[in-house]
Amino acid sequence: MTYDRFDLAIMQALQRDGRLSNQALAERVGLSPSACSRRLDRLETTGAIEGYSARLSSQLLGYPVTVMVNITLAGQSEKQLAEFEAAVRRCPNVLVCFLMSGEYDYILRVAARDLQDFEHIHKTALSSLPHVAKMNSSFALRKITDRSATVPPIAPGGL
Amino acid sequence: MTYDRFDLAIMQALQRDGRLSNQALAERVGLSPSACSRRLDRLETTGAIEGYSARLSSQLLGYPVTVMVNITLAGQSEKQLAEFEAAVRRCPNVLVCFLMSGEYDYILRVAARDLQDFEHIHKTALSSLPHVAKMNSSFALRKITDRSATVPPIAPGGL
DNA sequence: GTTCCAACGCAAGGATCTTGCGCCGAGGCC
DNA sequence: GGCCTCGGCGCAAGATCCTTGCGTTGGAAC
Repeated sequence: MTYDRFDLAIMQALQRDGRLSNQALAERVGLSPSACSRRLDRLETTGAIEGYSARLSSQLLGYPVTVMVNITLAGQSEKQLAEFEAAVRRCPNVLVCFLMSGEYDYILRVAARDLQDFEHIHKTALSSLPHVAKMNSSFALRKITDRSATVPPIAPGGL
Repeated sequence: MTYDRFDLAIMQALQRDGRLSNQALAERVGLSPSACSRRLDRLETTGAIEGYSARLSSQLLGYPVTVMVNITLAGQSEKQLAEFEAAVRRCPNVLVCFLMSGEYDYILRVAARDLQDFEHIHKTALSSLPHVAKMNSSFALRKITDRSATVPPIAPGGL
């Protein structure tokens, strides 16, 4: 599947404002509403657009503390990984989790109400995740940027 | 500002599907469309909902490689931090960046087309960011979960 | 008991979405 | 070169959806 400059413009616009009306979107990318609607359909069907999310304020929702937690398991059998990952998915405080190469097996981004809440999560949820052998936490002091993907550069006359 | 169970339900629903029509949203949370629309207005105005984003497939857009990069600067004066952060914000391959406590000053999440592309970013964009003294990269092997926030638990009869 | 106010639902006017249709232009094939 | 095919465009209309005004209601404060 290949994306021309209209597709890329649509995705870029919707990444910035996912609730743009089809009409406003069409105007912005330079298409008629019908053509724009059909392209959007196609982008969603093919999976280029996986979905849409509201960006919620962790601050205002009462989770101002962001912690990055590195975790190493006792063993790396696929069974142990799968059990750990299933448990992680069930924990609402874990916003992000990747299996990693390098010194630690996983990196997690955890949202907490305050330090005491994090201590509680640390003890209750994280340490008791299956097979955890080593943990290392760092606190986020300031958010610089936080996007979910990058759109390839749009060549002006492009394809 | 305080959020009752309707507000929380609205935010939860829109985090899952940010393009839900107001009507579908109203139905799901158990309100009339007008009441729902007014609450949504309020959530956006007060900042609880900061905006909406399409979730784009980094895979399909040609950036299948995710790398976590830890960076320490030569010094931590506010001026050095500000210059570094301004440069980071201008780099489209840097999806996420936090100023951190602990061993490293910053953690970055970088999207790359492939290993060669990352090497290029590493050399060209990252190493040449102002004041960088130490860098450490780990590759993501698998994404377990990737949300942007967590909604407080909704007490069934709650406020 | 009364008052007040925030928030609800209903209804309607206006905006918006989507599907059918005809058309155009690029590319493939004689 | 000429023709054919087909993907993709814009236009138009029926259906859907959003929002604002209005009357009402329920709970809290006095």
